[in-house]
Amino acid sequence: MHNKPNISQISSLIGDPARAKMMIALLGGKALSASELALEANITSQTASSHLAKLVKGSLIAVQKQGRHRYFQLKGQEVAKLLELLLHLSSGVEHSHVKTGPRNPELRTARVCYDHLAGRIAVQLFESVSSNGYLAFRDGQVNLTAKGRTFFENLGADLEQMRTKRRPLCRSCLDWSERRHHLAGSLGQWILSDLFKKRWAKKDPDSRVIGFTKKGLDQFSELYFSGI
Amino acid sequence: MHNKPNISQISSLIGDPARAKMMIALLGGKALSASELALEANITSQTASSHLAKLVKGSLIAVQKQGRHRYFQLKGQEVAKLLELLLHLSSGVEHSHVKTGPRNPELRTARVCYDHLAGRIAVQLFESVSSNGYLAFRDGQVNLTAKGRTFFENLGADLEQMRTKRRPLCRSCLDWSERRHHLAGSLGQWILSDLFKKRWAKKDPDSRVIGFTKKGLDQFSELYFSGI
DNA sequence: TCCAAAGTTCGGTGAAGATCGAAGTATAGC
DNA sequence: GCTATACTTCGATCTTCACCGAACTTTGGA
Repeated sequence: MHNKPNISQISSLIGDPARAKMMIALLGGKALSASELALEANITSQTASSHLAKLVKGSLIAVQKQGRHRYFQLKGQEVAKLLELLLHLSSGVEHSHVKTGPRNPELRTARVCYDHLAGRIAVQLFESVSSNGYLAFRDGQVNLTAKGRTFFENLGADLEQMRTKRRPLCRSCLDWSERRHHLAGSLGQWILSDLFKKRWAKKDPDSRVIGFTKKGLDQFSELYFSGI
Repeated sequence: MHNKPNISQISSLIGDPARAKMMIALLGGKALSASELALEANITSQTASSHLAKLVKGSLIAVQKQGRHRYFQLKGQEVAKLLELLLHLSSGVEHSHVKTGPRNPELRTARVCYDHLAGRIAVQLFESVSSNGYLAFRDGQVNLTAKGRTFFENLGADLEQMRTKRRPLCRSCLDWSERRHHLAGSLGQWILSDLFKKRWAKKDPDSRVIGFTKKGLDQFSELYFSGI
């Protein structure tokens, strides 16, 4: 295609203040959605869409589609290096390091993502039940194994009823604070509601933060993380 | 002054094609004059002047005034690093390494600079007569020593007559292909004319190239470089 | 089927800035 | 003094592009 993109083309991509803000927000390595990046740059989603298309075309960022979201991240380590160097040149040594993902540490730990659990704990959960052999993650598809079916049915999950819904039982969701997958789908929803039902945690009414009780977190870890 | 220059400001400086061409031309480390840079970028000198002012203000290049010329070079190694990285990102691995200074190798070796000798040989000459103790180079001023006066008068130079002219006897001139100094002034002029008089070299009528004869170069080296 | 949310495309506006002609300043050497 | 060269400044033009409103597409979930 563009066999010899001039260095001025690349530079002018970062040369726009809005695009620069987006790139810096992505410098943390976390994938961010289009609307989050629009918010970060203080522009409307239309403008952001145009900017993001240019950055993708210029191979500075990569996009990963997930449902109705599009998550963006920097394309490779060298782009990050370029940004670091520019930051260095900008302010002497002022590496103002980048608020990416949720600014709130509580949000990073555990939060609602639509109707399921997200954040550090959710990522840990996903990897735990995967390594336990409850989930099979292949080709972007997540499937419950026979072993996993038994496990969750013993916990009281009505898998048959979930299966009747159009919504998939298991789905992976890219976690934007951890940049790794967590579990979505009906089962993901059930796990979260089960958390509330057991009173291990409850949702903060004014935010998406999910606060675990001390005892609840212990039992949650015992239940899901013990087998690692 | 500009306490926090955004990275987009720096990037947009390189984001202009004309400025990018100039920067790349400077990547070789050699200082180039404003008009040479204008030629490199295929723009008029007015436009180049505007661009160069912006690059200087943005601390990407430094300027060194010399008579009616202004020589520019990259400001520091980090700017060069930035350009290298951009080049790398531009074309995969296409480090198209930069034609700086005279494209013609003969021009790099020896050429006319106004009325005196420039190029690799001229730089070598300057350093040779300096280390021989013929010239004293201090605070940007070049002066002929007593030893040097004897040396050149023995060669037939009429230093007294040169001193009567308004033009300084010795002056250093930044060599744009070697980025080091060579000798200008009346003495520099005399050396060149003496070269022609002795038939050690002659100027190509269609360019600024000075072509040494094989024998002439030997005798020139014997005369000026032997004491090193 | 219907709605809401995420994102894109299109069209028009407005501002930034690259470019050059013309005129002005500074320097070198006569 | 003069002339030529190197470079800058001013002014006008013209292109590019960021921005947003409005309408459209896609997806998720009831």
